[in-house]
Amino acid sequence: MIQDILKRNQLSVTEGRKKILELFLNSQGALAHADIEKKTGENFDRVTVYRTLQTFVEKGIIHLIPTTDNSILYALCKDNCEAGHHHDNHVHFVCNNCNNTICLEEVTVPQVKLPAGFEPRHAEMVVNGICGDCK
Amino acid sequence: MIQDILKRNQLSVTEGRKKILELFLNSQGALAHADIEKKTGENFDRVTVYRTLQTFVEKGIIHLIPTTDNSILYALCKDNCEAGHHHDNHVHFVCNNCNNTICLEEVTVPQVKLPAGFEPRHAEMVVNGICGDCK
DNA sequence: AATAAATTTGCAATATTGTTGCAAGTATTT
DNA sequence: AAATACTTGCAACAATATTGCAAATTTATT
Repeated sequence: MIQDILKRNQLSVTEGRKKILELFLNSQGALAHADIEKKTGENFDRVTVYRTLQTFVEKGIIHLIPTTDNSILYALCKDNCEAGHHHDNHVHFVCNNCNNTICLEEVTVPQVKLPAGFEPRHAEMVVNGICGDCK
Repeated sequence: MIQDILKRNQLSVTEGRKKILELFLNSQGALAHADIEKKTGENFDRVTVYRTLQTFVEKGIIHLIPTTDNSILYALCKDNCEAGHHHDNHVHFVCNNCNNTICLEEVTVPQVKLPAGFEPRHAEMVVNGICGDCK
């Protein structure tokens, strides 16, 4: 399963990539670089984590989630993402209590009408509040 | 004018704060920490910039804009923001050409229907594409 | 207007985060 | 099983962010 995802994306199957991909598959929400470093423990070099995440983003295995706190969040893309062409147009939810970030795959980012002259390409939406588990 | 804003927010009026606030008033869009450091030249210490921005955010003079590139953008809040309670619910536009970020004060972030259990508090929306000046 | 009190600044030190080149190691191909 | 291609870790470095504290500036008080 994990191997398949890597192979499908023309990536060689290495311990590091398997481990990090597994982390994403086993976690509900999004992960930051720091999370991944913590959870992989002493197993990998920091540099490897950076490079692996970068590779995964390029291949469309994971996508970026914008934040206001000087970090980048990464979350797994669903099956219909292809390299270079993400279909991650869903809303992200950040819980103010547990601090988890969750992809709301079912909720599509709505279109907005922009003032004259602006030509939109892509839109991101992040909602925060309290998630179901924390109520 | 600049002094008024500071006083209204119970901040002492210092050179640094005046200068940085002026920068925001004179710029259309959003500014990153690095922009501010560049534009204030040699006048202030990096630490002062950090602390000033933090203070402005706390007082509601400026607000944060989420990004996916590990930086934080700051933009001026319009008059109806109060400390601790922002009314900055407008869409932000990032131009892929000139890289400017603009507050679309007229465009309100639309409400979305969340899955059961999720309780929204605040929503951010960032649209990117090409701005009027770049077309 | 001068002084006292409160706040802010800059410096220095430190911590954290991100990047690059290159040799050694591992995975894939033949 | 060997050759090739790719990935990793190390080391060095660069950039970014944080903290304590003394000096300087601003505000409040008399």
